Amino acid sequence: MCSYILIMSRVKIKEVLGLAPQEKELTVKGWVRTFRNNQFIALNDGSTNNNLQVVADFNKIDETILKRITTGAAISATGKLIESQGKGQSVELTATTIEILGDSDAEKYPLQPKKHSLEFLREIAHLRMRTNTFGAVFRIRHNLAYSIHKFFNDKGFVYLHTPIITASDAEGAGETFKVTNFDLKNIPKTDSGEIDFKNDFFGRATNLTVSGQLEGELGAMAFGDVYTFGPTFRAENSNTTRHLAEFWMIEPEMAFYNLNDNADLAEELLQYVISYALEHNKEDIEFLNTRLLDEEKQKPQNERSEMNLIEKLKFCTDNKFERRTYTEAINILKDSNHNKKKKFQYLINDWGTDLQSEHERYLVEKHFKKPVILTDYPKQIKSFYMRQNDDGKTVRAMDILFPGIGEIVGGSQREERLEKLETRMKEMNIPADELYWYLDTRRFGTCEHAGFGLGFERLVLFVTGMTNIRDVIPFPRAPKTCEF
RNA sequence: UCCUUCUUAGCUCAGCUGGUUAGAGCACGUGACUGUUAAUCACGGGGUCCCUGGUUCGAGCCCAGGAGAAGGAGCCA
Repeated sequence: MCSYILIMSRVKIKEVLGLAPQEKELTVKGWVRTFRNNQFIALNDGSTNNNLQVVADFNKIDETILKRITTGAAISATGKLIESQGKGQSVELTATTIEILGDSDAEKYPLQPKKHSLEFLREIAHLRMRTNTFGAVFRIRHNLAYSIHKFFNDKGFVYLHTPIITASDAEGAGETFKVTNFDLKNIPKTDSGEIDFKNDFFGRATNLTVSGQLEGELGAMAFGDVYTFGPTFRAENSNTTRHLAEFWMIEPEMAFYNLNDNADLAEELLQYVISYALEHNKEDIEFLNTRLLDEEKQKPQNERSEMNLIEKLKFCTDNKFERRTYTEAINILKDSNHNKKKKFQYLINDWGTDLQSEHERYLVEKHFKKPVILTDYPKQIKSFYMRQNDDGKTVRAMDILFPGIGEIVGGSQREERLEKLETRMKEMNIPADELYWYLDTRRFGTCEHAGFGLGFERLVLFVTGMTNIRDVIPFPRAPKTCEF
């Protein structure tokens, strides 16, 4: 009974804005964005980026209440929804009662009714979600996460929870954060002076996961199609706009898939989730689109982008991604005028070296002007588990490169042949005995399979048009950054 | 970790060749106005010029070291 009254007593602003003017009184609750002219409250409750205009009659409402309607204050307003008597909105709420739920000292509240820099808002990440920009970003982030689960669920994938704490650092995907419950001031040592992990919580050295892939492969060998979607940790000292120490990653792993099937799935997934956001976050994306256009006006003509955010997203969902091999990419780059005029900082000379980000950007942003899937990289620059091609030089790897983001997906067809895998592990000094459980999949019912990792924040970057990855995760973790 | 740039009011920034009491817009406070759209108008308060040391008669400005931030590079998702 109680919850019924609660539902009746408060309507979310997203819903109110869709209602027709009516006699019945409504109650809304939210936070004050601005209070103009001692009578117009722009009220936001987070359900939508749009504010509801609450009109307070300053002749009828107590002056002590009016004084407390400040930017950031939480209020409850009750009154009739009427056709707006001013321009700028279709309906407004004429408040008969206004209750202050939580005061906000205007002199101390950092958010002002004005434009703030993203750098400043990053410093107050606990409050920045109350702004239009971050409200839009995090509602989009939510729908992207939801649509990823929906995509895989509809296809019959099993959502597998791979461990956060692992004992293997075998993949070599990066520096790890150590996990221990040792007293750091008094770490037990063995007779030979080494750290005595036998006495640690797990009885061995452990760290936070850098990837759920190896465990994902075990699941694929049971369920056929699985995916993970969880946090990942890398202790790299990376200070860039596209790296985090804690980030979320989606890692599907499919039995009986070859590399082409893998690329098909990745492309379908990306197009699906972008379309989903375009449909379900229409207003938020339009807001960010306008924001970016305003920002572009500050730039000189030649630095402005050819497509706006919405055009870029639609272009991505409506066109097939370009698929090329690493070797073809090298040839394109080698023959490019850019290379001949020596405009690359790193000139393209030999086959076999990894592409620099300037090369990837050239391919995606200048040459093809669309997402590019590069496959069949030299084996010496890729991981041990990737399937070796018959040429003896390349592996069945794939990277998906996005404009402005770079590598958004990295994946491969996995080496399913035990002997080939063991040989490669020996060459790359990967301890096979520690990974006996991984190799067991090749011993018992091995089969062709493939998978990839999709960086969730990089996807959110692309869809929101933001440029710094620290602005698309609520509370970013990066070197020297662990506030909140 | 490397390279470049930056750090002045709550925020965004200006500050001349090193020269007296460091400025603007916005925000905030007070008052006026009352159908506003980041309301408007008037008045007002507000400074560890990032820190430490040095050069100088004199440093926000020059020099050295340090801290933090932004962008780029590497590592990668």
